[in-house]
Amino acid sequence: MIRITLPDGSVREYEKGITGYSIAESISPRLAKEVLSITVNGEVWDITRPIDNDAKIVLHKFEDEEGQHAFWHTSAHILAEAIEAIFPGTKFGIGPTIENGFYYDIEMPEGQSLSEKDFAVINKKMLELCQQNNEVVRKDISKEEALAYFTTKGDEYKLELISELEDGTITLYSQGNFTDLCKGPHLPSTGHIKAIQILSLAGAYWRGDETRKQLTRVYGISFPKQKMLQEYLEMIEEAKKRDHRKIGKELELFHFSPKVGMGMALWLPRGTELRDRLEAWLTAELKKRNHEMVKTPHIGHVDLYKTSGHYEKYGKDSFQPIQTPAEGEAFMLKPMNCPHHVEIFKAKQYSYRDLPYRMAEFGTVYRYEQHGELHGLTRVRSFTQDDAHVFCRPDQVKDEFKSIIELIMFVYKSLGFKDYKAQISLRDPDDKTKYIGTDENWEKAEQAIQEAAHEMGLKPTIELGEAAFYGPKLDFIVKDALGRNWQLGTIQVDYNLPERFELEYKGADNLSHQPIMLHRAIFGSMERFVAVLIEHTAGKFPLWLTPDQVVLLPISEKFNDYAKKVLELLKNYDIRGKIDDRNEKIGRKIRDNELQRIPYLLVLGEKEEESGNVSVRKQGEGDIGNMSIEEFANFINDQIQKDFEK
RNA sequence: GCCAUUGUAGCUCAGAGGUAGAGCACUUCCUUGGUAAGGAAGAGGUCAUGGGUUCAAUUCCCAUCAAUGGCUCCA
Repeated sequence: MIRITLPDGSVREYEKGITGYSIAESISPRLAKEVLSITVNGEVWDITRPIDNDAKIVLHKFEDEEGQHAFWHTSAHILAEAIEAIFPGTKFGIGPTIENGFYYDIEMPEGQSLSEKDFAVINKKMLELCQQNNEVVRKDISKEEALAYFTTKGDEYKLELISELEDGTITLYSQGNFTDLCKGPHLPSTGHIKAIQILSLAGAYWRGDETRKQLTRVYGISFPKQKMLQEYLEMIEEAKKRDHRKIGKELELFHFSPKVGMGMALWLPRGTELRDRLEAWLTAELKKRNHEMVKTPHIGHVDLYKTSGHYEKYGKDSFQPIQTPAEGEAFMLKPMNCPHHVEIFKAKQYSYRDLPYRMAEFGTVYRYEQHGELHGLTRVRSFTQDDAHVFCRPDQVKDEFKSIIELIMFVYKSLGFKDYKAQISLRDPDDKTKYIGTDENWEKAEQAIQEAAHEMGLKPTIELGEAAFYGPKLDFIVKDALGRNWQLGTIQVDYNLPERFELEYKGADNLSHQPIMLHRAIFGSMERFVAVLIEHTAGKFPLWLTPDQVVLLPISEKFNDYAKKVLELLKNYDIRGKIDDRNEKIGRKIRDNELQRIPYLLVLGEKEEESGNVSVRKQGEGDIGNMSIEEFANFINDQIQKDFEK
């Protein structure tokens, strides 16, 4: 008998050699039906693999990442099996799972290629293979046997992968007529997969190396229920509708012109309204939290970046320096704001009592992003960071961290991003040599970050070895309305710049000390944040932020004067809007303004003018009745209040 | 930067080796209309740019530029 410890701490005894499936069966038939993989002492296994020793286990369903992983991994094998059945001679690279689904890198037989026209037949074959409910069999073999198998098969990619594996046992997984090199885990049989579909094709280099052969990457997705696939496909459709590039054009927020240059957004008036309002709001919040606003130039002397170390690291991949005609000096478009802020800090002497010094700027920076990387507003060459640097003493790091976390959480909550994760990146404990700064300071900072995060109620994941060379960091990843993740905010500890720029303050001991610098951004960049906000809200911005809160629609020209009067009155209540006085019928005016996602439309005709009222329409809902102007104004301001409270 | 696909009016897109089309938007006129598209007329294009093939290229070929989807990168 062996002792199995369940996640709730309870212990059950089973025969030696019990499988995950049988354990699930002994708990409940329902669980047995849904269980996909099992974690045994921290390692994820197939549920058909016998357990021979005492173990702590966790059973995984499709709802868990580990369950999904097995599910999609097997799906990738099905994809390969289907492709091999339809295109014999296809060679296979790797077929891993990804955040949403899986892919397989393949090389089509000589002279053949895969196109979208082939999707239908492959999809059909995949479904057929699933319905056959073939058993997935795990087999341990020696390296020689594995090499022999794939040599016979003529799959040089698999051979390459195997040759790099350590000697010893290699695992193969087979289902139906397909056998693949794989460490698993997998589903017990293909019948769990009720819906499976190819999503797209792309080229990808073998092992991500551009000097090597380009393979065809086939992306797919699968689910245990047909309905889930339906929902997933609908989500993709919805995401397309919310694409910020599309909405940005429709709502006239921003524009790109190849004549200005790729990756450089032109902010149109309405987009500028939106962005200005965001900046003004955040500025007010920063001032409440004792930040000093600064402004710095868009270029900086090359020496500045030589001192900071960025020139050496990124110089050749940046926009190249601008030369002055007379003095022969070189200036760079600033790729970040920190060195400028450091120079502001250095402009005077500090006592320990002066710290922390919190300096903030909406600073526009320029980075030479690779051509193929540019994407709408989310990846551009010119962008404005909502940047701040806090210069503080070592004993202040934790409190400063906490107050930045508080601000970030406040900002996300205010803007309707209720779901976000935090991720802490620490040093690689096995290789401390690639980091600068003293061990003592690193330990203090890493501890301070973790304590600060926990004290603020965050449950951060920890990534070892992901820290920047100059310090540990905390990143915020927000989830939007469609469940997609966006990395926005970041807080980083930096020992590098204070050292390189020889920053100092006078301590109580009358000695010079080096301050610690915290870098942080909340939105990340205005460009990227506006893009995320557009996709999160589908262009229906919060009332306080939206460029026009209300548009007045006179029934005919006769009521234009009344509309002007109403608009003036609304302005007294800080409500902004405009009049649609086009020579169009009311139905047309409603339609056009609805499409512009104007939150409230006021229909103004004879009835309204006589009673001094407005007839109110809410975006997406329609007519919500008559109100006096004062009632409407209060209503709007209440709504704004509620936006912030929720 | 690499690979693939795409580039036709302000926008969305059709089209063909013989010199260009639709809808919306725009301008003017008619209409003054009560809760998601009123009517008519008009204007608007070096068919991304530069080469080549051809009697003839916007269409075929090559290069460049840009966009899109991936890959690699991201202070």
